Amino acid sequence: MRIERVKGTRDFLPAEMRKRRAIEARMRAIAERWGYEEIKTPTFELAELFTLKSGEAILEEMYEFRDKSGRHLALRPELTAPVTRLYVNELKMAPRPTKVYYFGNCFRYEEPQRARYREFWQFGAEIIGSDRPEAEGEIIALAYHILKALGIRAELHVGHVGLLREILRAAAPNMTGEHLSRAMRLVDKGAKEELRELMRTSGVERGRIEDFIHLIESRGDSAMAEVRRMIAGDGGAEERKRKHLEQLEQLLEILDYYNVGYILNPGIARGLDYYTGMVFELYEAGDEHKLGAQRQICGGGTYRLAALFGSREDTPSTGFAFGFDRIAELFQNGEGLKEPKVVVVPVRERSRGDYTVIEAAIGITTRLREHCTTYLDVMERSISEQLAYANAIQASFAVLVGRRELESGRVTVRDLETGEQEQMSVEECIEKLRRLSE
RNA sequence: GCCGGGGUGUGGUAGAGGUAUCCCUUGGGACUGUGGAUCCCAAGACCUGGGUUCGAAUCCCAGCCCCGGCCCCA
Repeated sequence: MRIERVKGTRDFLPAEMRKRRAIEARMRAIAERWGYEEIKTPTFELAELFTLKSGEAILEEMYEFRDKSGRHLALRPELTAPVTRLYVNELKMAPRPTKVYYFGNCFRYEEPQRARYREFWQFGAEIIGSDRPEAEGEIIALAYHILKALGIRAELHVGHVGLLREILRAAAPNMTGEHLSRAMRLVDKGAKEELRELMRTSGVERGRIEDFIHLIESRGDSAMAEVRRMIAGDGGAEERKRKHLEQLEQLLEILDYYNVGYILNPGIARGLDYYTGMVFELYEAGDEHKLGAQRQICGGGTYRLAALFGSREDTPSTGFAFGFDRIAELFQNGEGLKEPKVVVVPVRERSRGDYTVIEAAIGITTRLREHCTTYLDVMERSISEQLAYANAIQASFAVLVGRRELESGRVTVRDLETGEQEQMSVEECIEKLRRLSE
């Protein structure tokens, strides 16, 4: 009976791993340069951590289970909650702002489709302890720079849930908190008809409903005009709205300073009440749609979760998470990452059982391995079989070592792409191949 | 949870009721240092389970998995 891979999971072959490692390394390098430090949390947590954050309904979409002593656990479906928990448990004494990044696998029980798997990876960063526009701007700029360094073109949409919530509240003064959250969820989903219906039944007048729909559909400069229009003249609420607007304007200015191109999108929302400020999303740019229906490659925002997990103070945070697998699909530069391979080919005389050729070959191989990936025959193969193997693993060079070479004190270096070969001393050979891998 | 299209050696394929084609791969052998070959031999597959049929890779049903989409997306 053959054992199959579990639905929605993947095996990664060497070529894919090489690519993923390279992407990960670049992400890490940039995050470190920006002053973020890596943390890691467990693969499973108490299920409560996630239901507290997202509601009971997500149990449906999690891998949740009881362990042998009856603890209710879940494989983590995302990393923001664990990171916040870690902060509350371990890092509250750390100097503010606390800047961390993470990379790990997450699990969701959903139907797999293009760019969506049941085990997937997230790379993210958080600034804990600030929700100032400077922090929000830095987080967006960091995400933007990482994508840029990877050569991935993306479209950045920036919104502000705090502001949107205030505008909605002012437009619908009768709405209960419960209904307000539901309305924000509908904005997030883009379910406009349902939103109209909800606002209507909450007693919001028709003109205000359409104004609000118009606002969340607007983009860019006209969106800013819409926002300004809806701020004006609402008595007590106006003050709160102004504060949010001011924050948003400062954030956008900072993005300009970072030279980050964005589209203002007031319709980005979150259905969860602890999102308080900026929200942003990055989408695959262009019309190619490599990711199919899953265009989003990054999401982030400003939130206050710490109190929910038992912190005395309601620490503000801002952060983002990349869908690592989607980025890997968009990342083009896979071929350029391949390290050149060299194969050392000992040429044995069949009639002679002597090992002097092997000794020389091992010597050269050991020295070459200080500079590049080097293979040496371990199957006592003939020269043609060894060259066939070199070809099969796509090696760049073969270094032939046999009696003749030993006698002349030189080796034969064969370029496997052109078929040209030349004789040179061991020193020259090492020098040539060393330059190759730099 | 729902809808559509699929599943043939490791991978890629042909095959539309009569016991599976080709490429590649793998193992063994021949070939005394250029054959990234060549030659010979061998190995390896119809997703699983039922049904129809004298006979099923092929037709029917169910399941599993893959691809795409819906829903959802913390």
